Amino acid sequence: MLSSSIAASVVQALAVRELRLTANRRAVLAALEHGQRPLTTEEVAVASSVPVSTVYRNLAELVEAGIVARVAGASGGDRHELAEAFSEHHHHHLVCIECGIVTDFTPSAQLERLIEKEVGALPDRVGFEVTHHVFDVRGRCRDCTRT
Amino acid sequence: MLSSSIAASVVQALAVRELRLTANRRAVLAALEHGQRPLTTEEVAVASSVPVSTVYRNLAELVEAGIVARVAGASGGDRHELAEAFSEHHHHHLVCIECGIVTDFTPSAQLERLIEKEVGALPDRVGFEVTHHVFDVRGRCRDCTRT
DNA sequence: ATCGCTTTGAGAACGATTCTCATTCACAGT
DNA sequence: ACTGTGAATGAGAATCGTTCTCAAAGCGAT
Ligand SMILES: [Mn+2]
Ligand SMILES: [Mn+2]
Ligand SMILES: [Zn+2]
Ligand SMILES: [Zn+2]
Repeated sequence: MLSSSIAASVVQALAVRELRLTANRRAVLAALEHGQRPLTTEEVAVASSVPVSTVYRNLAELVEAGIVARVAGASGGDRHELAEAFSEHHHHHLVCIECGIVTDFTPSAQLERLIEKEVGALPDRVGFEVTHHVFDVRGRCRDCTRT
Repeated sequence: MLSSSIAASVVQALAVRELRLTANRRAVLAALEHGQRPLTTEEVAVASSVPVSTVYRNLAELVEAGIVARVAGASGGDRHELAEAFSEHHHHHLVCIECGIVTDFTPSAQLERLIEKEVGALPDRVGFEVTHHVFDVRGRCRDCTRT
């Protein structure tokens, strides 16, 4: 079940693109809201009971609308989570290069500030129009370490 | 043509895995050395005139041997560049979400230091064994901005 | 030259993602 | 409630990047 607090703002964001909040999209978003990690398309399909082709289409639209964020996993397909405006605060990821699992991680405020500052200078410096930054840490998760 | 300075250390790194520096591998590495951006597998195949299946196999082996680094692009296949030990210093990437092009970018030493410090604390903090970090900036490149 | 191992390359196989299109649905009038 | 219009759906085909297969060729040591 998609929490109603989110639903309100989601409807708005969808409306801009003339998209509707259908039962399928509700189910997809609910899956992302309740999954505690970024999910693969397949995982979303299973968790939401929405046909795969529709999940692909919907996730693409939701990403386009800024409601869902694509997270680059280690392999085996992209993962997805609710965009920051619709869920948690800003955060980054620990990506396990062994099992592919992605978990959240929040760096210090100091690091974020410095990143913001540095990234903010890019447009003037090299003419690159920044939409966001990705700061992922890659390695082996606790589980994959003890083997 | 692969510069001889690199060739020396490459041979060593290959030897560890009992791999040889063949003409094909030379061509693949030369393509990466002279391309000024991370290249897709297809681009490497074209630039090196090595058959696609061999390029895939070789790139995988070279990545495994730590000679080549895989760079996550925006879409349309992974990209590759010479690993830092065999080319430039440590750096990061500007990824264009429109055309997929990836260009290098070096943040301030201060930012790198802070990242190192923060990343270095992760093993003790959450049991995550770090191999490396990814700090990519995403957005639109200069070319894709003026449209 | 010969042996034992690595490498090669064309194509088949595969898995993830996108496309197609006939059908169904949602919402805004009326 | 009824209707019209465009959005959404879903099953399967098509596509695309990548991996696999295997017979032929290459390399280095003896
Ligand atoms: Mn996350
Ligand atoms: Mn680079
Ligand atoms: Zn793991
Ligand atoms: Zn671009």
